Amino acid sequence: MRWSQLFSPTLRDAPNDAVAPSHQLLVRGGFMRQLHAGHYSMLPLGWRVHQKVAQIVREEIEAIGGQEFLLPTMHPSGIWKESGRWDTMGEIMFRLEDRKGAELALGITHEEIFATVASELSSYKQLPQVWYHIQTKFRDEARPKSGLLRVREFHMKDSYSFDVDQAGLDAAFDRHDVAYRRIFERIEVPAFGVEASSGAMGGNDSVEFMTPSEAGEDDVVRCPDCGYSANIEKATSALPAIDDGAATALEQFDTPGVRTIAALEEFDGGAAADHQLKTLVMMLDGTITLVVVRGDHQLNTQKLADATGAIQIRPAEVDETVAALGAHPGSLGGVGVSDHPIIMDVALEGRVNMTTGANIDDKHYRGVSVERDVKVGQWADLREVGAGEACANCGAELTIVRCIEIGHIFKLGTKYAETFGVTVSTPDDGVVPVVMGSYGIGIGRNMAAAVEANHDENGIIWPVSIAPFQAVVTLMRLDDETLAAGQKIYDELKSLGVDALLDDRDARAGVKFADAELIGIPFRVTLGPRGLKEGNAELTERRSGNTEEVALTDVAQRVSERIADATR
RNA sequence: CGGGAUGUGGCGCAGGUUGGUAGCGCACCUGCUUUGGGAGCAGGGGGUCGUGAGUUCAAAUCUCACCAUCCCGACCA
Repeated sequence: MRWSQLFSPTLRDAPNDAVAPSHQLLVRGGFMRQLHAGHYSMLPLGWRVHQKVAQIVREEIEAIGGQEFLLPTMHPSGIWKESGRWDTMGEIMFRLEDRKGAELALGITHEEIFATVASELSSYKQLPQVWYHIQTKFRDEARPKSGLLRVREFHMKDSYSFDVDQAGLDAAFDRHDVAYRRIFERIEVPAFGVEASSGAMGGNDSVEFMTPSEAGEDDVVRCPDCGYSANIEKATSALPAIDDGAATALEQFDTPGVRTIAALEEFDGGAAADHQLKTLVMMLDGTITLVVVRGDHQLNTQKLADATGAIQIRPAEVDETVAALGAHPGSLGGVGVSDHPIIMDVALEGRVNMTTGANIDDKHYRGVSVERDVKVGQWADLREVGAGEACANCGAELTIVRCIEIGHIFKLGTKYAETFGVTVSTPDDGVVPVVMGSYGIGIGRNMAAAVEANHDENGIIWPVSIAPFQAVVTLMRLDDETLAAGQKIYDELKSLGVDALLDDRDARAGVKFADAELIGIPFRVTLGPRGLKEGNAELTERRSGNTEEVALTDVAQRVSERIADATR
């Protein structure tokens, strides 16, 4: 490719609304342009990278036996109604009607669709199977952001495993775990697995792959000593025991003007935050529910969702709260409440002498024995872990790291198989539902994650494996001699299988160097009058900036070797 | 969905308070000079000032409504 013909509109300044480094650099480098919020047009450079990432994913999934499909991205509503997810997916799913008024959805994922195909499986002898496709997904995200990191239209490789039993699923899951780690290694995105909430996917076991980045949206709890790591939506920690003394009688007392945990700590006759019950009134799928955590703890709403199976969760409005409990926020509690469900955090088990609101404005109770005085309908882990708390495994201090979720693998079990009749005959003449797993990795998000992990003040430093071009031959002059020498090296590079670009633009040296660095080409071969006189070219590595003089006759071979070293 | 901000050539911005010919830098085109780290000079092209209404002799500028985009939060495989 000649750069003079390449459409790669580079920008000196990043658009004002780009904040994340990957967003700024991918726009500045001419890899992509925004069409509207959450939708990007891939330009030639961007599409090259995207395809290289996809190809690596493809190779690694093929390596564990995956077979490539391509399923539709527009689906009839019926199939989603069968699985129940037409309702449970809520607003994340784009829905539309065709001319006949039939309801359609744009695919957010493809469990249902693959299951319909899998219903043609009939014998255990056909298993295991791993099926995948790389297909556009649409998700009506409430807030697309950070360029390619959170979009509404994107390509995902999703694979699905089909096994005759749980042991088969476990093996398929482990093979995906290995394949994913290989993928992240090849695209040079540092990654680690964490325990995760399965959310709307269902199933019982899932691992998210994370890469640390300030541009991410997930918080991960990590233990520096034993290696424990979990999404904050799932993480637990050990709490020091608290001595409450002996249980005493329940006693109501006046607390004029006290509306917060902090105020009750200050109040004469009040209590420390860890001796208070924090009662949150939540609306779970339309049902007023009291959610209780310790006064100094924070509720994690994903944990609440996982514990209850609720889909729509929101704090109750003040008027809803007053109607339900007869008091305003600040004086609420679960004592004596029997007409609303109460869910209590497990950290409150066995606690006595606690203080909480009395459901009368300006009054609280002290001497609350949780199990004696509150009608708890469900105990659950609801508390969000904080940095510095003790690891539940080893006691070391936990840290919280901001991360980008770059992959997620799930053990689904038989839910979809049962719904869609995916069953196989067994050797002993039985029929069993197939045990499924599903495994997702976003192509564009990983492309962006690679930039987040590989850039400097001059631009992107693409890993050789996914760079839009592996090497650029930069011509300092456009005279016949330089052009001929450059063309010769370019041809040699191509014949060695190097993905090369010839910078034959009529531009100054500074512009060419700056652009090559901005778009992140790993190796640059510079041809100028100085070197040509000696019969030499310069070979510069993007990441280090180091330059070596190489004879014109050897330079293509040398580049090829360097690339081989880098991708080994 | 709540809070905040912003919409003026492809990108970055000024102008707006005080209504009166739409400007600057980069990029683009032409010419000359230059040529190893984002050149200089001269000339040139390109803008429904987010959209719609309103006020006014006159609106980028004032008023109202709407739309869009970004950030924080909520939400979210």
